[in-house]
Amino acid sequence: MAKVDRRIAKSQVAIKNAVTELMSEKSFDDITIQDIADRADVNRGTIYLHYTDKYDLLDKMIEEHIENLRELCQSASEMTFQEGNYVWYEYFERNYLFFSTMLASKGAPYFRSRFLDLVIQEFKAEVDITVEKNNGLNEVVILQFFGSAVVGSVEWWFKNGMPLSARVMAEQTGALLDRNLE
Amino acid sequence: MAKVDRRIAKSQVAIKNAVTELMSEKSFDDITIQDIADRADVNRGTIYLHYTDKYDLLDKMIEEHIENLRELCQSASEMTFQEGNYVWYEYFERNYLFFSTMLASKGAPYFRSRFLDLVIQEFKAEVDITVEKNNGLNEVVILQFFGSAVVGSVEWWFKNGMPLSARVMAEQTGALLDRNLE
DNA sequence: CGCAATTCGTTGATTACTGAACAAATCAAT
DNA sequence: ATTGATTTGTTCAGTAATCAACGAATTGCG
Repeated sequence: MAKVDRRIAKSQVAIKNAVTELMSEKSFDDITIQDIADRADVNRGTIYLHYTDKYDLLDKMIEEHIENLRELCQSASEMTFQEGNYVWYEYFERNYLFFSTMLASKGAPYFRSRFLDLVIQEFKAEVDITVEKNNGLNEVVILQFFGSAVVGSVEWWFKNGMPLSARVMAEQTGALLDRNLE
Repeated sequence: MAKVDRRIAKSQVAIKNAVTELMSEKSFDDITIQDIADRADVNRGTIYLHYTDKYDLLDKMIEEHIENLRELCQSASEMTFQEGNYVWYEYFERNYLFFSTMLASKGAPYFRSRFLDLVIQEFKAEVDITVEKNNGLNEVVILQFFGSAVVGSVEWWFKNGMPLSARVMAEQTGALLDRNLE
């Protein structure tokens, strides 16, 4: 990865953080480019240097997080579900504001489906569905079933103010997955 | 005040915060320009764009805080010592890391004297020392006496991890000043 | 509806910052 | 003292961000 100019990195971080903050305060539709520029302490034109409009900006934010989660799966491919889940939940905690506004608010339903797609995709790659316990069951059904379970659990966690620690969430949902898929 | 380019403002804030952070971790003498640049996430040359060397940088940081405190005195000139002190202590809290490293560590003894100078100067401007209670006492002695008292109290507060709230500190030291000077 | 006020997306000229390089100065440690 | 390594302060060409301005498109309100 050719290292990016630190001015670019800083501007983009500021802009993305601004969007996340603003989305936790009001609907995405009500956020103007000027709002984002003000919050990020960046000239309005700077935003257009990197993104075509606010939808493109939100898309890139989503894709970036999805990609990060995918890479976490790579490095966690040798772990149990309990261990691997913990890596995910740690990432959720680090990016608390983003995920909670994306999942717990009505703002961006697109993200949820994008997130579910990723989970199912990774399950398909990591798990040999056809074996053992699950003979006789349709693979597509299994994937959809447990994918929805994972996403729903994360959703519940954020919507309820993260009442359990990341560690506990990872252990419990991990145990359920290990029991059924491994 | 002609508004400064936001790039300048951001760079300088990052640089100053970096110095404050680093001073809380190691002696000022051990801090290199490169350290500051790394911590501030700024090119080394950018620092030289604004400051001649790290001593100039520290000086400007000190002067800026002294100047801010002086301006707070302006706006607090109609208040009692209790009220006015609270404005100061709020400022101390907001700039916790700077003041605690400047006062509670051995790093910058210069700041203490600069701080004391300011307090005495403001006392001289705000208080009619010669009146009432203090007839027969030398003005210079009174100023030095209560100036040292104020600075020493703040020093104690930071060195002991701010065991009392800003509100309480302001009320108590304010009461002592009101009783003696007003 | 019609009008005013925002917001948008883009432009051009200017400025600040970047990264890389350099010689000189300072430091460490034998 | 003589090395070798680090840090310093400066230079330069290139790039990103700035601010101000613009007409066009949207929005909101009377």
